[in-house]
Amino acid sequence: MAESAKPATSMRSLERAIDILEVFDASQHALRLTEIARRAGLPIATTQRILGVLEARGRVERDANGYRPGVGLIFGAHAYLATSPLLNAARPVLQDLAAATGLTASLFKRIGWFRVVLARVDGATPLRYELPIGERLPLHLGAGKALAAQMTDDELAGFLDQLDSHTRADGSTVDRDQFLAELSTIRELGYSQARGEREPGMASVAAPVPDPAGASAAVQVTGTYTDVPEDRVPQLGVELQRAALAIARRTP
Amino acid sequence: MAESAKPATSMRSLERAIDILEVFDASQHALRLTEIARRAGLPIATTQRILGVLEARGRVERDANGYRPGVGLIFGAHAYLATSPLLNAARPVLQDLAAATGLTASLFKRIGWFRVVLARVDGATPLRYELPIGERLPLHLGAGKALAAQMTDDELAGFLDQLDSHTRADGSTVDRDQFLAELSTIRELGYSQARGEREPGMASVAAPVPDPAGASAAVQVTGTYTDVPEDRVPQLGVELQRAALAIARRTP
DNA sequence: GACAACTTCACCACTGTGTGGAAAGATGGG
DNA sequence: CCCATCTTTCCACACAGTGGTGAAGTTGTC
Repeated sequence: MAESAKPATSMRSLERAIDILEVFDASQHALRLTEIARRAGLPIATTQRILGVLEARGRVERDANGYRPGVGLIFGAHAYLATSPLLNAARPVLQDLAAATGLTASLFKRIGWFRVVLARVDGATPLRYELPIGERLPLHLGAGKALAAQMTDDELAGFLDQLDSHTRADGSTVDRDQFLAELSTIRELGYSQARGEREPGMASVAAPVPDPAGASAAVQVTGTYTDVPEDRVPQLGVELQRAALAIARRTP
Repeated sequence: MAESAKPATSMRSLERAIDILEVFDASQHALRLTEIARRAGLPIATTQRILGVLEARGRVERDANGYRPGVGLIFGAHAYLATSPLLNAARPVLQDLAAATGLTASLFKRIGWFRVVLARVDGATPLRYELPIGERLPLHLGAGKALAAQMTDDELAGFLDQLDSHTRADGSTVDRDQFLAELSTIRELGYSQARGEREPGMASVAAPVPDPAGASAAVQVTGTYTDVPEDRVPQLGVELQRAALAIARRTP
């Protein structure tokens, strides 16, 4: 847990409030005051004071079981989804992609060592499993590889170091060299593919959205093994690259 | 704009940061520093300092055009959606409702003088217009009436006072007495209905989710005029009440 | 190309806000 | 009923947050 720099602007109280909010981003159920304080690494009294404000402002809710994220958080996300140039550029492209392929098309963005689902348009057969917007998914499985392939060498090293195990949904494990080899294939081809890596029975093809400032987004189509037979992959790959390019073009 | 009390806990800087975030909740495009400061009613220097922190923490993004909401906001919303007892209770019920009626089922919650879309399950015919989660909709049109009908007299008075015009999507206007009469009908029947009030060509039926602490959520089904013929409404009304009750029962 | 208008940034001395230890109050298990 | 754990309230001090000011950067107009 090496603490990094605290460079330019600093505001302790705000910074701490965000720390507390981030505690909620992770866990699934209501948390007690003491627990939140512990996880955020803050004194209890301070934690409580901050939670009080957050609660008053609808950012946090509360019941007998403790504190939970509050409805107020919804608006920010909605505002982000509505104003993001990337998303506005991607939306029609995803529609087209879903219509043209009959598969479910999604847009991901890399955040730290994860990727996040930003948008999704269902194809002919809506997927059976949920994949709600905002979900955090790994970078080393499925469409994550399209993003991992775009990392700089330094980033990649850092990423691999914090990855403890690399096991796919089908139980197979991948070692570092295999993975690096795959990433370089992805860079060559311009798209990634996966079968049952993150979700058993599901296949996907993905392409990074080119971006001068280092690509951090990717488009993907997903479907069952039957929807995405092996021999359809190259064609889908090309279509995805076209889509990724279209998104990049339309992004201001 | 009567300022209310600022009782218990107060933390100026945090409070102000939230004010700034709320500025973004409203507007559609990137905002300049000066503009944000103006809207939040804060000194420029202070605004900038806060924005700096928010940006560093991914809550705000920035480009040549100014500041926009940041991706970081997504996680909070996701956490809320995942942990809200109301939502977890509602999800399966909405599924059933959509399956049983073939219509699109949604859950709303009242927040201030608005209602917010919390969840939506598409029916047989997915709706043509978007209604993304987090969207703020009026309380006096469509399914909003089911929520308005649950307000206390005081709340209702306050609500009507700040409502400047009451015009439906079809152009017809409603006066105060008409509206109050309709609300009391809704209370009697236990469900509300609307045709082309908020969205032309669309009809909906909605029922409030009972809650000891004053109902603030409602279930709804929507469809075209053809999907929801007049004579189907009473039956749907009953089904919605059942669904609303089921949600209330399942909510811890 | 020179001005004007606007926007953002860095500085810094003052002071009021946020801090957190400690003690009182709830809650609940055995 | 008592003890262990969690939550809330209190308060005096110190330092974090404040915001006026002016310089630096950007955009648009004539």
